[in-house]
Amino acid sequence: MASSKPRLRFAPSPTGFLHIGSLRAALFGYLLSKNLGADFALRIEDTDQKREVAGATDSLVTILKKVGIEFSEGPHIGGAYGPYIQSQRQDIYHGYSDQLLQSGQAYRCFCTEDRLTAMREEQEARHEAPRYDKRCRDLSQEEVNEKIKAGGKCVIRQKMPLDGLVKVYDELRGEIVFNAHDLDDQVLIKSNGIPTYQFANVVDDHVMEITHVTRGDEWLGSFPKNILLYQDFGWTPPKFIHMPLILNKVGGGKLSKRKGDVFVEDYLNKGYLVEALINFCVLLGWHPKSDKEVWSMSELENEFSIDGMGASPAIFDTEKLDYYNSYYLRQKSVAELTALCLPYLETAGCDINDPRIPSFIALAQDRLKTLGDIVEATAFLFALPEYDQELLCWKTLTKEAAQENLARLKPELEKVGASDWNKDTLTEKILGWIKDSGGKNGDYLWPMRVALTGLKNSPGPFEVAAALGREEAFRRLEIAL
RNA sequence: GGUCCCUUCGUCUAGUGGUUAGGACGUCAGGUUUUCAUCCUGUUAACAGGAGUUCGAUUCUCCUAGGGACUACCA
Repeated sequence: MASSKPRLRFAPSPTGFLHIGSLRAALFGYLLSKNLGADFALRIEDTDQKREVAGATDSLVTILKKVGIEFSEGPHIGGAYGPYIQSQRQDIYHGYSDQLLQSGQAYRCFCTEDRLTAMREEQEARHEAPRYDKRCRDLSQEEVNEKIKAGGKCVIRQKMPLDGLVKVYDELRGEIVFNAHDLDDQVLIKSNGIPTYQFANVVDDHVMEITHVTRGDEWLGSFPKNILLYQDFGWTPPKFIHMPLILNKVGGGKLSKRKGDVFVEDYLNKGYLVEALINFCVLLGWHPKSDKEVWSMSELENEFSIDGMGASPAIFDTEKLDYYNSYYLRQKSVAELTALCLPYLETAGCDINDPRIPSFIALAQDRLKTLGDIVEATAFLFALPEYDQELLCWKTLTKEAAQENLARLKPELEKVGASDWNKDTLTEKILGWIKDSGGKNGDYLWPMRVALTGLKNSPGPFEVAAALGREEAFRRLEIAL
């Protein structure tokens, strides 16, 4: 089974939607695996049944696929290192925890939750670091047997060294030194027999022959304990890359639900494009060798490398995401954009069988921030909004003059037949006429545009006229007159 | 409280023992045969503070400050 290939994994908990932070973890793992020519496995860490959400694994796979992150192994496709769901690997963990118990590097702890809670409170009251007091650490085998016989529930704890230094190495930060004295005898196996993340994660990474662990910065504190576990087993640890956290823009702290949208699904639903999300997220903590700012997934697959990764946390500021999104929106063909916009128009109650929709979309294309904006951006095309007559007046133009100008414009528009009713012809004819008659563009074009759109700001009069169609354009002109 | 991590324009970041400290978003201004948007051009703005090492520190070291994470039989 031994592979010479580097191996990476993405190991989420199935607790619901895909968090932006998880997306970035998955993305960096995926891109790094491409860069290293590595296998990339999906592993589901469902060791906390309290937090588990039904169907979360399937939706995780679906959304990751949607954003372009694919795996070479996982619960959905199998692989040589399965099963890929931790709840199906209980035997493996128990084998290893037994080994630790026998070698004396772990011990059974029978302390009740009440005692633990009370102990912690006392420690906090004394401004001490809350830590397990190691009461069960040196129980004799007889004592242990007795307690088990008496029906005592127990957890298995990792035995930390009592003193000395624990040196660990993070690929992004270099060596980090901890005092063994500060390390808690953490729980490896819970009293229900299920391993904690700290144990299952280390065992699986080893058994699955993971060579590079990418995980969030929040694990830095347990890093020495993880390394100690590798040492207890005599295993060579993989390389660790602790990615900096993504922070809230307002109020600070780790990107959290309470402070705004944090799920990939939220952004997709609002009409952010996958391309924009990926491009934006990858630049949070990674920088290419050049100053190129626009990156497609396939370009990233070729260019991404650990050299460009930083260690400082980044604030999640969607202003730049908006920029990327409108940029990618503008790159779409009208047909593509129309297909993307249709669901939004439909839920807004627009007639999606209207044949003019692609031309409506085209008019709105370069003023969209998200796909969801399409509804508002095209509303005036589906139905003429009510507007104040004063709006028809351009600068110093009086109401009467505006009306007169429109009246003079109308016969000129009428000269353009249905077959020539397009933006270019209209532009050419009307602009030519205004010039020949010695008028000013604004005096005619502004009232015309307002008559057609009912809006202070909108696309130009000729493109709107063309998009609306000849009949509707005249209908709106009559209303203005 | 303890441990650990981080610190360059408002934001994401590049960068070097000697640079006009670069790019992008944003801002502001101007232009693009009417408005808005797009587009173009320009503008704005940063090395957290202190000490040390050095001929010279934004860059190396230490301290302080600020921010962040962890401190569960959650991950």
